[in-house]
This record gives sequence, C-alpha cells and structure tokens, in this order.
Amino acid sequence: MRTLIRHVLASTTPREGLTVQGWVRTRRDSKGFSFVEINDGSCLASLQVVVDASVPGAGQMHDFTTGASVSVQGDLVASPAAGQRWELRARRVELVGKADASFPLQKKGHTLEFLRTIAHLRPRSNLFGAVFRTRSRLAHAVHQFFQERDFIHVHTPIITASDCEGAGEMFRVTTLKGNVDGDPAADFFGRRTYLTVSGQLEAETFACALSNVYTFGPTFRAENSNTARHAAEFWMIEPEMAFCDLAGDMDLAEAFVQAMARHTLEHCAEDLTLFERFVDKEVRQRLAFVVERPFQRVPYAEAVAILQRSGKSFEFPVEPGANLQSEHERYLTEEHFKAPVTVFNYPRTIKPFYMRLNDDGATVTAMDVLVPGIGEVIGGSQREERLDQLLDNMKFQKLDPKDYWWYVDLRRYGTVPHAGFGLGFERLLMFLTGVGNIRDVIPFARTPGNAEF
RNA sequence: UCCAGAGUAGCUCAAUGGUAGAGCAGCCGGCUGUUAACCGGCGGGUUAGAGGUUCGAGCCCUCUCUGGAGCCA
Repeated sequence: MRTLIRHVLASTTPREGLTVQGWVRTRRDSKGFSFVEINDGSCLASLQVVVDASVPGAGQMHDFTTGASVSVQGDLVASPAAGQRWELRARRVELVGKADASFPLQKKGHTLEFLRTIAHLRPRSNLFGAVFRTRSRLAHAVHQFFQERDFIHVHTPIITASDCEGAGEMFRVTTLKGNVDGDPAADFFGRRTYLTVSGQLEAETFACALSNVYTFGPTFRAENSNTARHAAEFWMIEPEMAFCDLAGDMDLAEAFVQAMARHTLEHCAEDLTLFERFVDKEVRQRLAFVVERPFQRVPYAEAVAILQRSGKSFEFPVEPGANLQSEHERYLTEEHFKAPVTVFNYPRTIKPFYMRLNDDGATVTAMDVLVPGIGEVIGGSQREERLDQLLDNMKFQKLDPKDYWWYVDLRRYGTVPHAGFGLGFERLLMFLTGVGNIRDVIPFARTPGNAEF
C-alpha cells in the first residue's frame, strides 16, 4: 500500500515497511550505496531514500536518473545527517519507468519560458508543483468561503448567445461549414453563439430566486492581447447577492480577498516558502498586509483628486472621467493609503449598462478592490434594479432591450436591489503566489497563437 | 499596431572583428553519509535562417523567423 510522501514526512515516529512511489529528482552515489531523492507531488519536499548496493533492485540504480519513476519499500528512520529529519532506508527498489538522457528537466534552474514549452513536464518542477497545489487549495477555499456563507453554486452556461456588457471579443461556436457568416438560422442552435465572457447576467437570474449565488468556471476572450496578465481562457469567480447594496458588496469583496490571503498563509505555507525564495521575496509580506490592514474606501472623484495632488509623474496622465491605469491604482494602495483600497462610484460613461445609476445622474455604483503589486483584483457593482432606469441605461449604451428580454424580465417580476462582483482566478493566484505571468498559474495556457497541449 | 532587449552544446550562460568555451546533464572511472554532493577523464556546435561589409564575422549591416515586455479589455 502506497504512502504519499507528505504523510511520510509528517511522521512523528520511525515506521517500518512503507511503500513510496514517485519520480527521481536527483541521485548521489557513494561507494556501496546511493542517495535518491524522490518526489511524488504530494508536497514540495522530496524524500531521501538510502539504497544499499545489496538490496533487491539496486542493480538497476544506473537507470534511477532524474525523471525516472520508481517504487521503493523500506523503513523510515531518523536521518543521521543534517538536511532532513527523516530518510527511507530501502529494503527493495524497483524501476517503474526509465527517463533517458533526453529528459529535459534538470536539477539546475530553468527559465519560465523554456518550461512553458514543456508544459506537460513542468508540473514535475518544484515551482510548478507548488503553483498547482496552491491553485487546487485556493479553488477549494473559494468554494468554502461561499458555501460557509450560504451561497449557492450555479453552473452558468459556457456556450451563450448573449455578450454580457460587450466585455470583450468573443469566440464563435458554430457547426457551419465553409461559410461561418452564413445564415445563423442554419447553425446548430439556430442563431449565432459564442463562448461565454462572463456568467454574471445568468447568475443574476439565479440570485433573484436563490438569494446568494456564485459562479466559478471558465470564461473566454478572443482578444489579441499578448501580456503577462491576459489569457484567452481563464477561470472567473462571480458572486451575486439579492437584497444587497454597494456597501454590502464591498464588505463581501474585502472579506473575500482577506480570506484568500489568510488561507494561503495558513494552508499553503510550505509552497509559500518557495514562492518567497525564488519568485517574489515580498509575497508573504503582501499577504500579511492584506490580512492585517483595514481596507480604505474612497470615491472615484476623491481618488482622482489624490492622484492629481500627488505630484507624481505618471506614464499616463490622470484624467477625470477616464479609467484608472494600473500605475494609478498601485500608487493609491502602495504609496498613498498603504493599505488595500476600494474605489467606488465611477463615472457612468466608462461603465456598463447594468450598473445602478446614482442619484447624481453622473456616477454608477461600481467598485474596484485594489491591492499592492497588482492593482485591481476585483471589480463589481450594485446592479440597476429599476426597470425604467435599466431601459434608459441600455439606450444610453445603444443596446437593444430585445436582446436582453430575460434579463429585463427580472426587473418586471419581483425586482430587488442586488449586487455582485467578478474576479479572475488566475489574477488572484498571481497576487497570492507572486508569479508574474498568467501563463504560469494555469496548467495549459491559451494565448494568441498558442494552443499546444 | 508601436517600442526595447534577446536567440551560441540537451539546459543555464561566456567568448576586444582574429583557433567557439564553462557549469550542469550524458558516458567511463573514483570516493563509507551525500544535500542542485565531490574528484578525474570522454563525447557533445550548420553560433535561429538568408544575404552583405571585411584579409578575417558568434560579434558590424539588412531582411526573415521565434519568444519576452508594454499599450489595448
């Protein structure tokens, strides 16, 4: 019966007759015996196995090269040398699968760019093992956060006919051959369809029935953006709350960011040591910053005034009425407030139709949560629940209410104030791990010109 | 679409315009406790591709290709 290395290393007493299976990270030979480091991905640390030349299977030691898969039976004993608490004294070793000299991963450091070209093997590296263990734990933490608060998980559709806010360029989904711009009525769904860019509108319909809901699923953007923060396929988290206003929305968003930072500190501690050493020396400090410092809230107009008074020369000028650039966002959180910041009440002109118009007629109940190092991690709003005003907003944005008839219906039948937000899971992971490129926090990145694997 | 830097051994990188090198990996040998082990030896190259300048180009020039960064949601 196999024991995972994370459980082996957590032992408090010596143990006899353990079976460990994994991949060789490195081997050090001495006369008469070898040290073999085995990693099975269950934790960052590898297990040191001591193999005497006389044990069954040791004749194959020559092929216990980096990358080979092996199975080892032996006894766990306290290690007599410094460097590790436990080691496995092998009684029998078995080579399961060889890895010849062409195995590309080595004991020395590799560039992230090179590792992307071997995305099928990079999970066997320390960094990517840590990244994807953390990704898994954080995905669980997202569900835990909402489930504990009585939110209901909704699986919103991946194929959709609505383009939500015109959030971005969309991928077409079609079975039309030859002429994809032909008669939409002849297509599979009898109309033009796309991969979703957001589940928000559908989530709103469920919030207007189940009260508090959230989505957590893949979304797609067909934009030709080649940056460290954009991918064509990414995972988005979108809670939506009925009988909730902007203040309640900000409460939830801030609690969420803090909970994710705290979860990382508490449950990904070993992997975090790696991120701290090799990726971003300040990552732990940044997480503590978010956990410990109270969030500051500031209206958009005041944020602009602060930026204008700052005396700082930004690459992009601060223009009232325009979106904040990420350098502006970072100034607010890193230098001015020295705390996580929530900016709210943005100009109507730069925000989508579904956001609730404020009494001033010029701003909407939008909010962005800003954190150090990244800038915006969350964007959300209270939604426009008044039928007349929603129709007016759509007119303002030149949208046809007929295309959104079911969304408009929500305001016709038992409308309620409601609010929600969205955040990209990968952007959150970048913030929590310090990893600087979105391609390195998703198993197989989809970016323009790249869909290998 | 625009700007900057880069491409040399399987990997990470060197090399004033003058004989292409090191470490790791691989192969062979040594070492009784190693820690990305160490010591000795061996093999490994169309310097991304094409063209040009030069007595001579990895290095200078032109084009092409690839990747990264920024802008853009």
